[in-house]
Amino acid sequence: MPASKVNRFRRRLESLLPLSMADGDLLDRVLADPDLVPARADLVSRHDRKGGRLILVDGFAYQYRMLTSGRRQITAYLVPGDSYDLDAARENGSDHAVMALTSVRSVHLTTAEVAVLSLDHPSIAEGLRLVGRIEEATLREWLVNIGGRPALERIAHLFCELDRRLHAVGLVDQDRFEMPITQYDLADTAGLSSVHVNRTIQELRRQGLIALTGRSLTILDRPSLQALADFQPRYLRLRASA
Amino acid sequence: MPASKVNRFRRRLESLLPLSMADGDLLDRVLADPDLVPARADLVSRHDRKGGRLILVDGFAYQYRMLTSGRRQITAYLVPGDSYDLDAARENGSDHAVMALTSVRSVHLTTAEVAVLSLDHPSIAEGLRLVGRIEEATLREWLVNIGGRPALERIAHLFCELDRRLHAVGLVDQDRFEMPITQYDLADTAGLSSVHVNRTIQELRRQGLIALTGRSLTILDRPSLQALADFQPRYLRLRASA
DNA sequence: CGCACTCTTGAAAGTTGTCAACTCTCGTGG
DNA sequence: CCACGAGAGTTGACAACTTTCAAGAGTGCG
Repeated sequence: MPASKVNRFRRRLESLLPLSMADGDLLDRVLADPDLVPARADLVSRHDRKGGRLILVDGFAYQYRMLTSGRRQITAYLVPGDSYDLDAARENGSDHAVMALTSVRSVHLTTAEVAVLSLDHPSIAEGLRLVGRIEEATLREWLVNIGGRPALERIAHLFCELDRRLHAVGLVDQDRFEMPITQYDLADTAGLSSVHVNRTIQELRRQGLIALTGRSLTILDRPSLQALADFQPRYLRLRASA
Repeated sequence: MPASKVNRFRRRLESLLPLSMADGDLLDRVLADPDLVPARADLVSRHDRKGGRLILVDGFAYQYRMLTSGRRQITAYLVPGDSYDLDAARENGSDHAVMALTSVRSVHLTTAEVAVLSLDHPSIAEGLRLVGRIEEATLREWLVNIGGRPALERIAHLFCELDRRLHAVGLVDQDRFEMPITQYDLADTAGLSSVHVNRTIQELRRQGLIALTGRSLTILDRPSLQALADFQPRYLRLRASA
């Protein structure tokens, strides 16, 4: 943990609204000592005595739901700087779970801790509400994506979204970012089979839009990829989006 | 407008939390004089100088999004007693629209009016937050439905949800309710073609689960239909659900 | 080195979409 | 009162998309 380590959650909130120095310092303190959680661990039910509220400092996670058919549907990704269920307005019925995709560093908060944070710091409270609204808009966007677009566009849209979200927290370097999401995960995200995801990715490669090797995705032609996906990033409410 | 006409929005909120007599009376007053809007009219952009916030008194509407491909994706239905965007925490980026499915009676409110309502009446504010959380849970449920279930289960799930929601506001009579949603609408809801929706409905009929003639849907075998759809109504947070 | 996981590929089957036509219902106008 | 026309539902044949099954290749870690 280098001293220069940025606080991505603070960075995330500051990309949405201005925070006072005091607010920022507080966030730095809250995130000073995250838990280390291994890949494939259940992030929420594992800590649900604390209410399941968390901030992801490092690593990837996803929110999902198991169907009785055995199918898994991923309903959201959490990337560094994202939070889960911090909007105090929510009373989580826990009809879904959150799992670490990679090993993860995360801060787990109780409902009471979030409440105190919000009461004393209106800007932070406002930021958490904003984050909640963005999550909801993203959920709607995924519904439109899965319901309305064929496989190629669907996967392309997902990559466009990850690109912009990771870019916003400084995790995109030269159109290239680490994406530790397997094709099986992508399949359960997009409502496709993993075989078809594989073929779809190959088609994206063949069209010269992306390069994907191991865990590293490179956007080779962002304009074309975004055009193919009909990607309009407004829903992410980024300040300076490309 | 008979004197016995129930206020379905009040009924909806009271199904979620207790309201004082004063709160209830206020809601009756707010809803006393709804606008009449014809079918196929745009409910939100038409009134968007008022911020697009509304309460549906009578009739059906839907929230949707047009893709550049020309496809329409419906992302939510509004039934009598439902509201749209009343949760004051939201700042609607209006990346979607709301259209009347039938002729509709609706009350349109400004952001300021909602704010006053909420400030003076904490229970109502809490109710609006709850409604917002339920809408979000429903959105997630639709994502799981479309992403994870084949056509037959998908349509069945949609019917199960409509049944319970309409039941909650007193619009189900003897397992039968009016459902003015065309097969074209269902197609754009479920991410299917209208032809396939038609064949799927015929299969549901063949299995003896539903009867659907004109605008009237009868649930012939609710347990089997819910089992087929893997329908778990918890997300709707109904008091007394069957 | 070997196991576990992931990625890739081929062939066949299943699901869903497209196209086109026909029927039905219902409200309007003649 | 009946004809007409628009919107909605239905059907068949075919095409396209996507899944399933099965097997092999690549990769990284203990």
